[in-house]
Amino acid sequence: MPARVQYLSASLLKTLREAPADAETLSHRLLVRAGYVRRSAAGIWSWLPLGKRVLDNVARIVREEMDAIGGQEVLLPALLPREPYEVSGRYEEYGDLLFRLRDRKGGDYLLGPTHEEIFTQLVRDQATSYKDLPVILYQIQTKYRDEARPRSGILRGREFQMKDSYSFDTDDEGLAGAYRLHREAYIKIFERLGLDYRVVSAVSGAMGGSASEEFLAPAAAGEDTFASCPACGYAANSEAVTVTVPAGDPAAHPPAEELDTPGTPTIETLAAHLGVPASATLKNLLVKVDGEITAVGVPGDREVDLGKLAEHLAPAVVEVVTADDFTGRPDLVRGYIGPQDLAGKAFPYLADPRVAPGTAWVTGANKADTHARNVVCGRDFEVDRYLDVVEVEPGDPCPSCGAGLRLERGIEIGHIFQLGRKYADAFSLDVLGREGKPVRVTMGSYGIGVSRAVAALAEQTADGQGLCWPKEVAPADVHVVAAGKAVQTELARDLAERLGAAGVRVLVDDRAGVSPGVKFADAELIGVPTILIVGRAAGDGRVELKDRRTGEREELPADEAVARLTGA
RNA sequence: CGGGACGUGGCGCAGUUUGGUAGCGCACUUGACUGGGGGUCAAGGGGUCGUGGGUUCAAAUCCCGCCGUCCCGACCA
Repeated sequence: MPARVQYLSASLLKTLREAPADAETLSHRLLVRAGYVRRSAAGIWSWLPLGKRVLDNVARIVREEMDAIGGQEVLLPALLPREPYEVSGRYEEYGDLLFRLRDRKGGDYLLGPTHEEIFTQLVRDQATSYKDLPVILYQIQTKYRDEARPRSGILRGREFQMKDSYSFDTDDEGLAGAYRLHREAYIKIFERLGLDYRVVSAVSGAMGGSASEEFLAPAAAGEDTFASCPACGYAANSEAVTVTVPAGDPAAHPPAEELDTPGTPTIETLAAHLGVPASATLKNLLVKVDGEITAVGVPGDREVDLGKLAEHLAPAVVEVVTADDFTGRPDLVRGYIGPQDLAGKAFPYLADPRVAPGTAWVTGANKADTHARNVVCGRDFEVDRYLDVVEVEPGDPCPSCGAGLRLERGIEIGHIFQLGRKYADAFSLDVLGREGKPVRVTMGSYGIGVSRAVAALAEQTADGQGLCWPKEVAPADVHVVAAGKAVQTELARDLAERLGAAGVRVLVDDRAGVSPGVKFADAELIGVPTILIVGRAAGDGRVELKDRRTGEREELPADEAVARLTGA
């Protein structure tokens, strides 16, 4: 346990007037300037005394709430053998994201990016009967990911602190229960941390499994975009927003007709030529899926997200077509491609859900300088497969109530997953069931970015003066400032000791020869919730209390200040 | 991985165009003064100019290679 009273005159702390030139995000600048962290290498950070305290406070809260749902804390190695990740396929899948290393005998090792494999093995070795389950295991540990681009200070590091937990159950209800427990625990944790956060639906991605939600802390520096509905409360990661468009009546539209549209190979030129909005046109992007020319139809005002497309079609390889692909294909008229009535079908047709049956479009007529209008989905062309491949935009309809969605940026501070049996299958994780037969175990995995939460808090709570920590995570409860004179320093130290003895965590700025202005500015930069100033009224035994957040200050007798701060 | 920028004391920067004694502010040390909002004066300490090679009488400066760092994008429980 750290000393209750920390004397600045005797500590390593050094604040910087200027932030490093390469620090751009708010939390990065302030945490460095206030002396909480220091960069060692790209995405690799040292935690200095103040930062370590905040990090520990976050970890403590996480630990308490994990224990409260019956989680059992363990600590697995961060240095891991290759073999388990070979079994799960992630040794390949993770690619360059893995820190790989070799021991003196030439054996392959890696630094753990996440621990599903190791926990699965652990439970396989330890649990033999259904009576051993359910179980929730967790650890707070350093993780390693060789990010292509570490950035934003400790928001995205290559080495970072994470709480990861794993649930093991014999049936789906059990898994749902463990998931619910985690969800509730996470809500308590983020409430206690004093973070503003949202729970949003997420895509499962490479983790596999079904249900998955993210906890996002809204912040300008956030790297995730999420959509929320002001009307019904729906919220989802922008990648997970689904689009539903009601089918219309194909017969309600006049027959399709061709239009002479010279020199209009792009949506812009076409929309301008016809005087229709881009959203009324149907854009048909050609890609190669495993080498086969495939068209993707989206409204003309939308962009196809190739990454999303590739994700949907994985493991197929998706490539953009090049000029060469058009040679020998007179049926593919560049700039005038349409999905309708292609004898023998020139290509498979994928489309965004907005291209719903019964909707009418202006689109290419598969002839140079010619488009067609009133081309109706389900009448004039068919969609082979619907995929959500366009970026969500503000105002898009909420999938649950239809109102316009809002888009915001957020920092991913937690993610909960119902993994199901992916890893249990890979490792043959069974326990004996009631009937004496093996039952395959089902798993969940749940993460909280502990060090990232520190940055998210800094990001959300800082103001023009500096950091401004919520009570439970602050590196101290009270920051005592001795304005300078010997009597003031003496009284400040005395008060700090009295507070410390009563269990209050105190930082006391008793540095000699430092002007009051510097001390005030440092106190605000460091961001402890309450500042106790021992200044010009010290001779009369009076001090000032200042609230860091509101800036409100009050002069009162020193004894009264101590009584108030100790709750006596 | 693609695009861009940068590397000069702990931090922020100038000097590079046009090669010629490495500078400024902050921070640091000592002394005096000052003492409620990032003080004053005086005297100091600290830098293989990222790194390796080349050109040259002479390289922070010019040329080539490498390393590192940051930003945008791609990527990403």
